[in-house]
Amino acid sequence: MRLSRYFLPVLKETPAEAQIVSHRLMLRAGMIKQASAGIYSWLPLGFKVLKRIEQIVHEEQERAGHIPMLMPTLQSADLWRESGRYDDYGEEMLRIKDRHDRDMLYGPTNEELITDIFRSYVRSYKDLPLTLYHIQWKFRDERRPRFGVMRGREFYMKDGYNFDLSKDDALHAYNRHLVSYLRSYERMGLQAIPMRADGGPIGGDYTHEFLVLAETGESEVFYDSAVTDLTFGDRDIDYDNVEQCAGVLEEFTSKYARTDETHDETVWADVPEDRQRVARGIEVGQIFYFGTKYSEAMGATVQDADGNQVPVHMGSHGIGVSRLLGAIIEANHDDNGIIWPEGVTPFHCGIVNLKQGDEAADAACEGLYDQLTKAGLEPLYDDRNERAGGKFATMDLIGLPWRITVGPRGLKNGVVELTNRRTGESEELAPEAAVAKVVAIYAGV
RNA sequence: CGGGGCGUGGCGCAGUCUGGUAGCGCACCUGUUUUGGGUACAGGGGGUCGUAGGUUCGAAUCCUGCCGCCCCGACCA
Repeated sequence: MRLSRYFLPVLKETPAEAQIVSHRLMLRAGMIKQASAGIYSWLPLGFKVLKRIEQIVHEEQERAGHIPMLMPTLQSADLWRESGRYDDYGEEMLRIKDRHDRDMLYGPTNEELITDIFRSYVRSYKDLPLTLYHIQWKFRDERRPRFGVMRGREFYMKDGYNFDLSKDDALHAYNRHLVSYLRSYERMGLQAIPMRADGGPIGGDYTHEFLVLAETGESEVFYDSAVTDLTFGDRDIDYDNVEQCAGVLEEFTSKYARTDETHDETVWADVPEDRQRVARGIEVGQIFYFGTKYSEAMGATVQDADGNQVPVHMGSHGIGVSRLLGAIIEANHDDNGIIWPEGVTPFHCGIVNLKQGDEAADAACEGLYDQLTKAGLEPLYDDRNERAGGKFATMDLIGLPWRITVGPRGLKNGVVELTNRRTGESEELAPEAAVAKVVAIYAGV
């Protein structure tokens, strides 16, 4: 993309409404615009990152054998009356009437819809196990939305639902989700720690939430420092292997890691003192096993091998896709702006032309743009007739992990400059060598 | 929902207390200049001062209602 043709309304000054760094940077970098309290338009740059995150989630869910679909945002109240949650959910649920005065709602979650789909078609244990998921906009009418996309009213979320014949099978699904979530977060450049959680309004005995450590996190967290040493790396995971998935869960959840909601001082005291850590965290996902709560209430049963009608065991599993943008920025920024992890960056590499109109500089930039594009990458070429300082400031603000700087002075010696946004380290390279290096970096992402 | 605050060109703010017909910085447009980390100068465009009503010769300014947004708390992905 050429910046002169793109739509990137960056702000030099921070709008007064933004308090936390991710919100400020998203506004300044021209990623979002508030439409009303807790509701945002996603401008091109923000939309691009949102889609990258969504894509990672899709890939990892499908790798785990979970099946994508799409359910509507607006739902009929009838199903929610059946489960009992129409009355239980409270003011957070946005209730709407249609022209026929029928009660509708903007879905805050989808257990009722998915259970209705399941019971409409599935009759036999032979159709199990089954895990369906979708990524869709949700709405929770927060009393006080804040922190930009981290606590909006409208938010984009992946929610998945497993249907299994037995509790053991459902727990395998639970473990599978934990593994796929760990993989997803790691690809986004985040370390998200699974922590024992409360069931909340969705309910459930087995539940973990995934927290990203950040000073601005909404929850206080207590953990054994050993958990932050765990990485997922290049593990070869067989999602059908029950023992292997259970082993990962054991490995990642056996050490103490809890939010203030479930914190237990007596257990905490057993953690070696030099490994006790108290910090803040941002919740970016949660997994639940809740057994037959919805299947019994809504008659989602299958016939088992013995001919009995049995309610299916279910779980639901969510990743806050839009919230992740905020979490990633909270964990990856400096005074100059955002620093995108390579896995989610909106553009792979920036190209800064220091002297637009200079024949050699223009030609070199076009060459770089061409080569990077042909290598399957998306460069962002700042071809505006701006001063160098302004171009650098924009690049730093929007946070592309790599930048190639091209100017007449360097070109006289046959070099351009490749700069790492995170470390600030630069090296002078021949243009082809700079391209080769960037291509190699992304080949490993 | 309790408590607090704010609505003035696109953004950040001053002006409100003490009423006299709207100003500054950034951004934007034009020209000159400059060009390796947000050049300098000159000229220019853009605002029913959130909204409705009231008081007054006169309201951004005083009074009342309403709307919107932000912060703290409680609550939550």
